[in-house]
Amino acid sequence: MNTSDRTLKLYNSLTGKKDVFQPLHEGHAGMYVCGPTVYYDVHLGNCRTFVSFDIIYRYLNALGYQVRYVRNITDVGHLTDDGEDRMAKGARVAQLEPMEVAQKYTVGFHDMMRIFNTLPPSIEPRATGHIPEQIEMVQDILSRGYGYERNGSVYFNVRKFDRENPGIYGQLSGRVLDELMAESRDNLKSQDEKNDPADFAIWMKARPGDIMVWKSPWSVGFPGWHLECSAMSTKYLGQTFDIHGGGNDLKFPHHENEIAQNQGACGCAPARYWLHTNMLLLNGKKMSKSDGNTITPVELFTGDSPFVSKGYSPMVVKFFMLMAHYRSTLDITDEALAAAEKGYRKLMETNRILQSLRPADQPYDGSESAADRAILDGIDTAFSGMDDDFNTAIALASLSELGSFVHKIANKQLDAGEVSPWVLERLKTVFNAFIVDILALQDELDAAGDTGTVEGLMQLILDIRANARTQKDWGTSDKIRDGLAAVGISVKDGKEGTSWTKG
RNA sequence: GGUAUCGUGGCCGAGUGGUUAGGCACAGGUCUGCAAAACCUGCUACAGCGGUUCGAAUCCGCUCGAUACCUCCA
Repeated sequence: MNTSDRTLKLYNSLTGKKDVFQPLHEGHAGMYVCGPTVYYDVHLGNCRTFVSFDIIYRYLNALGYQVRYVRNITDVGHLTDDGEDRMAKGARVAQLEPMEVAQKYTVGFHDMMRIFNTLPPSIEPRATGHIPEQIEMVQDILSRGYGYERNGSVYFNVRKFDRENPGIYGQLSGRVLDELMAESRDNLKSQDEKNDPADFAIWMKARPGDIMVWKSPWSVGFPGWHLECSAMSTKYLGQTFDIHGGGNDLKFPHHENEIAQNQGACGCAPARYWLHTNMLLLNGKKMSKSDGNTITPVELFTGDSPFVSKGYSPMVVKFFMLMAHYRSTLDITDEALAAAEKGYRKLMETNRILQSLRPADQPYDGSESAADRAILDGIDTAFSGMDDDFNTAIALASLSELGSFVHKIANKQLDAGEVSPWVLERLKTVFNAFIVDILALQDELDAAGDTGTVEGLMQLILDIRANARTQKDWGTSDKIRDGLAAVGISVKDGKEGTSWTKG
């Protein structure tokens, strides 16, 4: 597809409305997404965010953009409430080297992303691998007068930045600096070093016992949490780039501070479009480890949790996520997942049937039937949905409507001649493109492995049953069907022979 | 307390000034040796109260409720 064929609109948190996407460089798109902090197993909410951005990445690709997708790994600089580095804390608890902790959970994170069938980003930079770049950015900020040093730590001067660049700080999160100050908590250790409570650290001097430390012109220490994204997005995407994404909860302070840092360092705005995904809820509440209202991806897959009656496969969970728009909160409930499971399986089966359909032999007379038009409309709706801020719910709804045509053709309820061969071909192509390339829903029946053997066995069994049926030997026929049902395979007798599905 | 977002039918969840979202569930029907699936039909809503408008679920105000953020967060 050519990038100019369609108008893509995306909801920009910066402007608070849907903006038409106009890339900085024709045909190219640069996207930075805040990645995980690798101090613990990936959280389900992370999965939703990264699945959402994977769809965005894939759709930009499908539209013909050459996309550079950068998603970082945060392996330093994240302070916990008591001021200790998250990585170091994880290491102390597990008696591991910090980098061992980072490696372990990075691998776990990658495995989970693969399970959800997401594409790896183009570049996946680590914070610890970009200490010089971060130090350089601190220097840039200092030289432009927006930072100050206190006892070896360097702070960003929010008040001064706001005074000299009015309207920037707070624009993304809709905050007013004065109110922030009034409400600001005072529980950070370094608070007394700051000129102003709204200021934040861009370089922290190490305290005794800190193990993840580097030399800098100011002290032996470590970079502030917000700094890595500013430094790495600049390095790989340039000072100004197209899209910046992340979870809604990063809007403030992280993204707000990130913008301030970039502006402070180069005097220019970083991303032009800011995209934020919404939270995943469990039974109406935000997931939280402390009050027990949480479920891990693995628990969800295995069903080993009081919140679900059974396990739901990764693709069912992904389908469930895609049924909602990425900017809406999504509530995980057992009933909703069960509904998603049925919907997912039906969609997969529909695609299998569709791909095996052969166009009618009749010559095309050039006319466009009502069915042709309806199918073409449905295809257009699916794309329009994606063009409208990546509305996967609309895309899935269109696929569902298109699916009924597939079954009608397969069941001969719609005369094959009613659908022009080229329309059927287009439907096959688009349907598959949506499922495989854009929404990236794997057919778990295919992915189960060893399908060759199973196919062969099923072929044989169904042949025997077909013979029994032609002889009206219903006893044998039903015995086979019931036996297969007992191992989870359902047999369906159609006009064109018998098909089967698992599960 | 401040800020933001949201409140849609039995459930989930799109839409956002005038026309069917979709899925799941449910009820009838068609097809079928029976069944399942599929297809058809039905059920059918926009928290409450005011206002703007020829017309509002959609815009505005208030009330109630929910969720999130307010320097740990995807």
